[in-house]
Amino acid sequence: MREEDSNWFSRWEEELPSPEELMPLSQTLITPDLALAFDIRNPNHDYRTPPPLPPPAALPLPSCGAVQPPSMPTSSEFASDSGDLGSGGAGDEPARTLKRPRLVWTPQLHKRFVDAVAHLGIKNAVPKTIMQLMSVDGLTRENVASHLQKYRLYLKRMQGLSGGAGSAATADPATDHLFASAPVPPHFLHTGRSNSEHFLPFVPVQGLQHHQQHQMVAAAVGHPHLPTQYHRQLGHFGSSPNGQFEHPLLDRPAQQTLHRMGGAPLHNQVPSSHVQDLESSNGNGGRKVLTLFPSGDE
DNA sequence: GTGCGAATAT
DNA sequence: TATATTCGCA
Repeated sequence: MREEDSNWFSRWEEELPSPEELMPLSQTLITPDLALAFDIRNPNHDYRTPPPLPPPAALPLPSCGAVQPPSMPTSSEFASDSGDLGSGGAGDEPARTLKRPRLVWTPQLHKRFVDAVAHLGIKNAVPKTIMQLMSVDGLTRENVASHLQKYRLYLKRMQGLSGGAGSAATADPATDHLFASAPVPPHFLHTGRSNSEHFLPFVPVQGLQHHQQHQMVAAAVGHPHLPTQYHRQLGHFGSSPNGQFEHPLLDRPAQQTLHRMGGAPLHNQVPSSHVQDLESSNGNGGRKVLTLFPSGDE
């Protein structure tokens, strides 16, 4: 098992985005570029939040026992437009009391989640810590907590299955799809809580601390009937419209070779993501959805 | 007061 | 269903 741990850890390391892949973009919600690309320029709203950029802070390494409390994206204010379609001009309502759009857990996002949990060890994997580790701007503790709750259930099911029938039968395909897209660390399936917490001797998430943070861009999706501007949706690249995943994890495909040209404003949209209408596949009459996606693949 | 976790709501 | 919100407890 030791080997396994090492292996998965190694793999994990490899999977970390390299500095080159980390675009120095920094914003909270829709990047200016995106906004431009999408023609989103509603004077009433400000989609961007000043990049408070959390801290490069170090990982709360168990061995270190030090968690960096301060700076974190905590809750960057979200300025997702809310009900008002803007047209009416009525809702000037500041981004106060606004509710965040639902977060969509893409396979990529989930992957980060799993990585974080894996490295913290089940014992230390609590919402706040996980959230910090993930360093996804816009992610809230609640988001993580909710997902974690479900993830735990999933793990429980997995444990139950592996011990009993032993058949690889999937419990609930429908439910497990997302989770199945990310590898579950071996020790997770054990009984975790009993003894031994795994202390991984390694250093904190390199990628995370090297640079600011992985940039995940969040896009808010509007209602179907929204005025022209909001009518686009950045879809889930990791999944097919059908809801089926193609490749759970890919190695690192040739990541686009974008370097940050010094000074040249790179008006590039999200590389691997495609725009697609979510509403079509989503039974939602018109719900705002927030999608966070990694600027790079991973 | 904070934050976790389970229940409950949408 | 997936995610959000609420609620009780440590």
